[in-house]
Amino acid sequence: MPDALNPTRKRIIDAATKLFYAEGIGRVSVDAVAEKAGLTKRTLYYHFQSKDDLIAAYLDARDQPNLKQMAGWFESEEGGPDRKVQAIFSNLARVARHPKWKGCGFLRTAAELAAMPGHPAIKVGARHKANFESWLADEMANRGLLEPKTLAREIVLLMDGAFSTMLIHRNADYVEAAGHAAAVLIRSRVPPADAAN
Amino acid sequence: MPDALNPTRKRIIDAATKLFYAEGIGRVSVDAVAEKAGLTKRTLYYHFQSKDDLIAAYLDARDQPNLKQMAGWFESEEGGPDRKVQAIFSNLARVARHPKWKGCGFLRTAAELAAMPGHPAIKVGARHKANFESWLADEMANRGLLEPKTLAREIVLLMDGAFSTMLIHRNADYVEAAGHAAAVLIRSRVPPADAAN
DNA sequence: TCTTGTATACCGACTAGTGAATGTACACAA
DNA sequence: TTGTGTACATTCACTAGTCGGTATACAAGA
Repeated sequence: MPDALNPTRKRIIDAATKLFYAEGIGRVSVDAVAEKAGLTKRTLYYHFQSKDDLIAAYLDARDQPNLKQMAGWFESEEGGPDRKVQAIFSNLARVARHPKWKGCGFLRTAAELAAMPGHPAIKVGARHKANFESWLADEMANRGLLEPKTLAREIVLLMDGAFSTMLIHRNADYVEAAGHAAAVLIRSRVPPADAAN
Repeated sequence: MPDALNPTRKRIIDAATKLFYAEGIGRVSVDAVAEKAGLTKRTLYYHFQSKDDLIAAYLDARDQPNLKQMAGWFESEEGGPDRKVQAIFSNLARVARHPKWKGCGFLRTAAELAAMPGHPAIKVGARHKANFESWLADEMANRGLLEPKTLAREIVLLMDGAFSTMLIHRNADYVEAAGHAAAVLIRSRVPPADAAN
């Protein structure tokens, strides 16, 4: 049983990532992933139990890099939390304009697997989204904003809405509009200044 | 060439609607749709040029009923626009709790076809979403709210975010949270009372 | 006789997954 | 140094079935 850090396993996941994200999990055959990885399907099935297992592994491998990218955009922006969050949306709008952008891999996979709510890949996606929401809530709380959990959830809703809307309209204005709304909601949670101090 | 109101064509679309929504367009074969409609695949191909054509027809048939349902929920609720919009979200949360609920058919189809941005079904979906946004903007404007178009777009973003998030977490709390945020954004657009009148 | 609609039967390509054999690296013994 | 056992890793060839789409025939109504 090869471990999670096995280099061949990694090569397969890299190939799967490119193909699944570009074409969608249902439109990519296991043969195609194996060929992209430069090995045979039988070898792929040595490293993964099934296609479903491979799909879950593909999303699991995206979890941390994705969170790091969001956090990087947040931290790189100067200013208050409203500007920092809006910077995430602006960066998303920028990358979403690229023709290779095909939405959020987690959400698209959940949409493709909507008929199988217990699918392991959906659980991985749910955990990723929960991680992001939790990170966001912590950032909001650390900056003293009111109702940090509610606020984080609202931002998540706007962001996932931006992903979906962008996918159907292919118009990045929706992403910017979501960022603006998020900034407004954040500013509404700035605690009143205490003149006594 | 059969017309759009042809009863056989309607039977096929009804069958396609049930299957495509329940399983996803990629997981349903043309054979399965034909069988559900009680006819052969060859007959289906007499009425529709291709599976892609059938997918677009399926979404097109959902456009008006979907808008009418939203408008019905909006109109049935007593109170101001904030309460009326929140009622849409509450009704969505209610139906989304049903195990047969599988998200928004338009968004799910767009996610499945993300690799084909020009696909006719995506254009149909984009038009439907634009229709909804436009209706919402009119309702907001008719009630004298400020920035009705921006407001409508923000509500749409929250709603599509609710659809996506619900699909991955299967937790209707997200839909209610989106409804609450929408109500807050609406109230922030109530024009200041003019004491002089 | 021409048009509309339906059915049977089929095509070639592709699908996820597997059986059986082969190759390879390394440990350990002679 | 050489031989051998073993577990890991990989390949080829295959199964059994599904896919979207079509060639052909036929039946009924105008």
